[in-house]
Amino acid sequence: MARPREFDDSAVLDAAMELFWEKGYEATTTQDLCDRTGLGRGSLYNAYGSKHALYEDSIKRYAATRAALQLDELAPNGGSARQRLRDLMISMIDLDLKDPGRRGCLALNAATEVAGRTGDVGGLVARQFQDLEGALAVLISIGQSTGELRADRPPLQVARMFQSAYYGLRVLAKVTDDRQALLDVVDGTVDAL
Amino acid sequence: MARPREFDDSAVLDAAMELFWEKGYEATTTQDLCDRTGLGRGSLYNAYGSKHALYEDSIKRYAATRAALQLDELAPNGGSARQRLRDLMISMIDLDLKDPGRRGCLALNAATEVAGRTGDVGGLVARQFQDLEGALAVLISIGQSTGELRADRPPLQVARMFQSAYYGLRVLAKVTDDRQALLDVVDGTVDAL
DNA sequence: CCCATTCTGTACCGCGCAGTCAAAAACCTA
DNA sequence: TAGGTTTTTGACTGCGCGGTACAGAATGGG
Repeated sequence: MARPREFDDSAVLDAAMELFWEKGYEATTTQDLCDRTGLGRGSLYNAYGSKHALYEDSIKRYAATRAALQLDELAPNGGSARQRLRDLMISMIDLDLKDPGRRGCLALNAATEVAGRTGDVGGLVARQFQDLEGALAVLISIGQSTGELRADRPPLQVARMFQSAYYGLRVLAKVTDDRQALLDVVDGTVDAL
Repeated sequence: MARPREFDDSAVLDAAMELFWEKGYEATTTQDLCDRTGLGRGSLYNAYGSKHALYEDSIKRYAATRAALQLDELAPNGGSARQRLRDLMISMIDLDLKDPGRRGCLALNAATEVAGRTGDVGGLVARQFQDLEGALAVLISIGQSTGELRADRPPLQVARMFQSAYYGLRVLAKVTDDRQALLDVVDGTVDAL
């Protein structure tokens, strides 16, 4: 019962997310956000409250889109677990090396930049990490039960070691162009499953 | 043949390094730097040129002190390679979880915050990463030759997968207090050596 | 058809930012 | 002790920051 919004919330969040993804929280200015979203300052603040709130919304958006897509790709589908895990890493190498801005993973970036300093961000990121851990554990558990993977260790432990190698991979991809080095990580890790 | 400096260069760099370590580059202000180092603005700029130059110097200082110490601990000494690698991870878990500021690893933080944007930082960090990779490869190579470690893969590949898991561990430690989850990473990784 | 309500655009705010500068102080050489 | 050189001090600058205020535009219910 009043004037309706002229913008699409999802599109604005996507734009903000991309920006924070590229530049990080501190280096992104509110003017940048206005430019990229196309909103005026008034609209932006009316709708989202503050730069930090918009940052948190962007992280949630990231989880709901990009991260969710990744989890889907890990969902068991009867195929080879080992191959799925390998594909996950390989596709990330391709993505990271192709990206000139070397944005990496927004959740990982948020973890290192903001961790702890501002209450909620740490929690949001931790939840994303746990979601990945869970999806990995399910996939690995199945792989173990079919005899495809070594079954002498708890699936959760294996999931955690894989997840760690995966995040490390994305850190390394931030500063190197050496594809072979990154592929070694994949081979070494997948071999250990 | 002029007025000598009143401050100790190493101490100033240590102070600046600690600050960048705690807050990251963008969130650290020049006033913060003056406060922590005890230098006036003029002295700081006279000696180091700019905030960014001081940041690079801080990263070099980190490499020359903290990182170098870590490399020493990995230097072969006849003991168990597996144990050394495990100890490295465990001691980092203890360090990270004990640190209320959750600073993590300065080089890793720099990699995710600044990567690429500013020419030299990426290079400095990449060099540190390579130094660790090298030290790990040497240790693993020896472990393989003594029969302590699996010898069916190139040492460099194993080193790279370990390094990746190690950096991933430090990312995870930024946002979780779950020691068991981190220990699982250690166990899973060391088991794969 | 009006009015309460919400959204939009923009001018504006105070602050703190990175960086500069000139003058005074401290030192070394001779 | 005088001169040349560097460091120190701290006031200063211009700018861009995150956030606010408010006037007008757009809407829908009564």
